[in-house]
Amino acid sequence: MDRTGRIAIGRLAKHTGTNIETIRYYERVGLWPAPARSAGGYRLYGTEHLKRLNFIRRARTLGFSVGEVRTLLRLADERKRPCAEVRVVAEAHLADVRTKIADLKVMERVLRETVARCADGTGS
Amino acid sequence: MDRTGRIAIGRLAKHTGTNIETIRYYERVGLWPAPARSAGGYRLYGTEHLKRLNFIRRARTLGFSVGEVRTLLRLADERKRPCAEVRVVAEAHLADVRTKIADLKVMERVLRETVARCADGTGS
DNA sequence: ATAAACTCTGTAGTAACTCCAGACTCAAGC
DNA sequence: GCTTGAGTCTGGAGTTACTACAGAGTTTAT
Repeated sequence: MDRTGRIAIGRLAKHTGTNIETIRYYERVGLWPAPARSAGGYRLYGTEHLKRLNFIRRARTLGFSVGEVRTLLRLADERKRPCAEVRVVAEAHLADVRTKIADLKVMERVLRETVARCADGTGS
Repeated sequence: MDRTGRIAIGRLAKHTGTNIETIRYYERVGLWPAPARSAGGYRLYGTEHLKRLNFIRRARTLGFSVGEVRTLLRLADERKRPCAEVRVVAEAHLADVRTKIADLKVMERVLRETVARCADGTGS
């Protein structure tokens, strides 16, 4: 790291629980812009990168594809862009997200019941 | 299909919105048992397969790995098995599911706001 | 200044599908 | 019963999203 508060890739990886190679992979496929480099060629990241990477990782573990994450990020970036268009995309994702929440709630209930059934020593 | 109510792989694929090759893939990796076959070697599925496949697909789109789906299915199957053990697994998945729900709710709020911001014609 | 720790690029491997070729099966019509 | 066209079979190659590794260069601590 240097005194401007920027950190190297290893630190970013640790802070976000992400693999170093995954971070470089996201850069290669254009999920986020290439960061600044040190004199020797090391990538240097700031807090904006940290937030963006956390968002990407969360979206990925929630089952969104890299392509979907890309459009979600664009939604967040284009805060002053063609509104009607943005709305259509946002609405589609909103429906998707709501379906996922509903499905997860069902799964939660089943798991909760499984735990409860086993909590008291009655089961076997 | 035959009069026993069993259906071939194409019908199962259509009913569940799953690729035929994906269904065969799940069999190959042991996510579910090989089904009965017709005299000529066609796979024949029943309603129990349909339910199981729907569960698998839902879990997969929710971001669970094939390995995780396997343990979730085992949880459902072993209704009279070593209880303490089952409970530990169920509790771990329960925590995981709750985290996912929380993350999705945040995402839902952001998307809802995006849609609302664009719903009235105020944004450009 | 020199070792230890870190990062670089490029390539290869893995997981979970997805697609395709060439052969076989099945249901329907004649 | 024969044909025909749609459906299915197996085996293998291709894709997506990582993940691991090799060999070389960079940074940092002593």
